[in-house]
Amino acid sequence: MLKPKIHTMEELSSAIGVSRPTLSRYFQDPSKVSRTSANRILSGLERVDYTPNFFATRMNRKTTGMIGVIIPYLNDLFFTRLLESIETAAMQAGYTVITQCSHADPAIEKRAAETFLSMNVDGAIVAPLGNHSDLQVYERLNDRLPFVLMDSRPDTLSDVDFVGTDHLQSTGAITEYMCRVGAPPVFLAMPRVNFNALEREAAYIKKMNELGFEPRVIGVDPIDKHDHFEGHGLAVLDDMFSRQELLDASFLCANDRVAIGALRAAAKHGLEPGALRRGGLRIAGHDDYPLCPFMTPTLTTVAQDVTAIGQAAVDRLLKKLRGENIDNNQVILLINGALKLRESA
Amino acid sequence: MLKPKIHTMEELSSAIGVSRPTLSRYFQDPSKVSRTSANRILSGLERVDYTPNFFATRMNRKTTGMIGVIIPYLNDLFFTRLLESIETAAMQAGYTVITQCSHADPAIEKRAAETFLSMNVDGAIVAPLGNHSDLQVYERLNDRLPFVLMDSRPDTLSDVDFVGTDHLQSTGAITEYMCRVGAPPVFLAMPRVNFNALEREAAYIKKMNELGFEPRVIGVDPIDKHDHFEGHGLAVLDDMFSRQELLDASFLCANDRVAIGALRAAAKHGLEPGALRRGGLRIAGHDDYPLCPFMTPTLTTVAQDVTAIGQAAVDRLLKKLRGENIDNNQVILLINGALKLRESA
DNA sequence: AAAAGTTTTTTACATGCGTCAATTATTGCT
DNA sequence: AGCAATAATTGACGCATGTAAAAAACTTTT
Repeated sequence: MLKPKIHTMEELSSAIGVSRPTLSRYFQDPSKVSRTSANRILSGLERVDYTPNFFATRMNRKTTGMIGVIIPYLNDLFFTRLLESIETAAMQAGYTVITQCSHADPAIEKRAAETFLSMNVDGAIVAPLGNHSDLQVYERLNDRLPFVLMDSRPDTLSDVDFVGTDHLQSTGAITEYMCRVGAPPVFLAMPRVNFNALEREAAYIKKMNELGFEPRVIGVDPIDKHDHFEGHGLAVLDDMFSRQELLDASFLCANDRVAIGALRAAAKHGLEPGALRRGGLRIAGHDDYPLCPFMTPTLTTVAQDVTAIGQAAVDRLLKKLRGENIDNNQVILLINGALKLRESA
Repeated sequence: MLKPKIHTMEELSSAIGVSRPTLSRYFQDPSKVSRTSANRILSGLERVDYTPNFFATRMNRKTTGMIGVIIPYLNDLFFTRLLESIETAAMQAGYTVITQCSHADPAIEKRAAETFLSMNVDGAIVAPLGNHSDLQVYERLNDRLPFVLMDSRPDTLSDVDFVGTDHLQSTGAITEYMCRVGAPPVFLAMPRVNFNALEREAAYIKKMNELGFEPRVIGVDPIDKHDHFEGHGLAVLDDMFSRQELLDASFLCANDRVAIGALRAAAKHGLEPGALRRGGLRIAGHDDYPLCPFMTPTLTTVAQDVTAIGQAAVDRLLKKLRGENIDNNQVILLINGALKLRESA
């Protein structure tokens, strides 16, 4: 890099003969400056190496152009897909996304929220940690910022906007499907890492009752808080199959990662789950994890519309931070899931 | 939140009767202030709501305490695991990690690098995009900052530190293993998204030659730049098996995600890859993707030591930014992979 | 060519906090 | 109690930019 480094706008100003305030306006929006000035600046920037200081600009602007996003896990393709759709939507709207991962730790989540506040982000989107998370963190963000909760909803929070999947619909749909084409499913719960775990369980029970079947839930050890879903599914069903129980049952797993573990347990015991073999073992999941089509057998599931959720969360946030939030009501946006019928159920 | 909001240190100073510079020192390091002052501040902070402004602090400190990380994909558990180990290591050292994902776009990668520069991050770690990425970006970062490249290495860059897996060793080891317990493997390449793709291919060929076997590579369409690895593995082998070719071959896939697609292709054609059935189809991968133990059959692979790589990258970066970089030589740290023998090969 | 309108520059102040030299308070010692 | 030594605090200045108002330069219109 041969260009001389210039550190401040002041220097740049005297280097290319354009006043500093004009430069300031140029860097915020080139169209706010006359054609001639813009050209002079542009050609000047080709001779020197200068970038406005990120912090100095952000400190003084009334709007930082940044939105903060907190997700609980990074090692989960569901959340990374969600993140991607948020980043895409935000980028299109001209916003920069700052991502923080709470690593399933309420303390980290709280710190991340404080960081966002101290950065004056224009708004924040959070996928909550779960039932061991500190709801005051969300309330505080909601009080101070345009704020949207995503994916999983603590039902005790009354004034917070939310975007997520309609689990009553999605879990209901797959429950109904399973009942229709085979034995009524047993629900294989997942570690209660978030509120969705309970919502799906409740949705399953409700649908089963509606259809006149007896719901049956294989619960989880409440101590078991870790997020190793596949391991959980494998361990529970391995144990079950070893005792020769439920060898030809239908399983609806609380999510696909649990289902992947379940598939493994089946294979380990020489069982071949599948929709095609009526009367035999069946396994289905929830989410449409990207690997579902590559499992053996391919995994039947309900897709969460990740793109729509991310897009809607950003849309709602933008509406709020642009002051278009005319009616100050809480908005809860529930998006339908779509059945993905494959081989396993 | 009942506590009154306080925006500046100045206000806080007059609110709790401690001078502003003292407050400044307290927030940087509470131990830099006398016991009595610390207590007074602490009790004061319980009565009001104040957080130092992120930008103002960062702007003035000579060191920002932040390190920037760029990864090419978010939808890949390998990179998220890497990220996690970096975050852990950095957090322990008291640094904040700012993550940016380039989404496989050189322009975004470049912009992310510029952002880091304008933020005065103390250092940067980058996992390169691949052979269509702009090497000048890395050179520029390396000139301006403590900088470490990670995971995949452009061999034309001569003065840039690197931490990654020793593919000659890792790929060599699994090639050797496969030759030892069965038919010499065919190499199923992956889309050439990064330099590792070529390194592994070269390592395979080298080892095969060493062992006196004829290497055979199933290449990729050079146009095919997308990152849908599973789909690639599935498509290529599905096609192959449909033509009744290589039905009982040994496949070494360039990474696990390709291998997962390969497993699916095998299952689709009623084939059962496995180490136990000598003489039959075998499939192995590379990386130890977290889902390997849950595939059917479980996937034999070579694990990249993600934790060690992340830790080493951070260690090296810290050494550089602390000025302990006594010998100014380029450091290339290659970490061994470990065979994970499972069912599939 | 003068008036009116537009854009740019200048000037001056603001932002929130880091930092250092100078000052003040505290402690230890006799 | 008095003094020196040490620790803590404070005042004043700096950082890189945003922003508003007033002055100056340039364009367009008549």
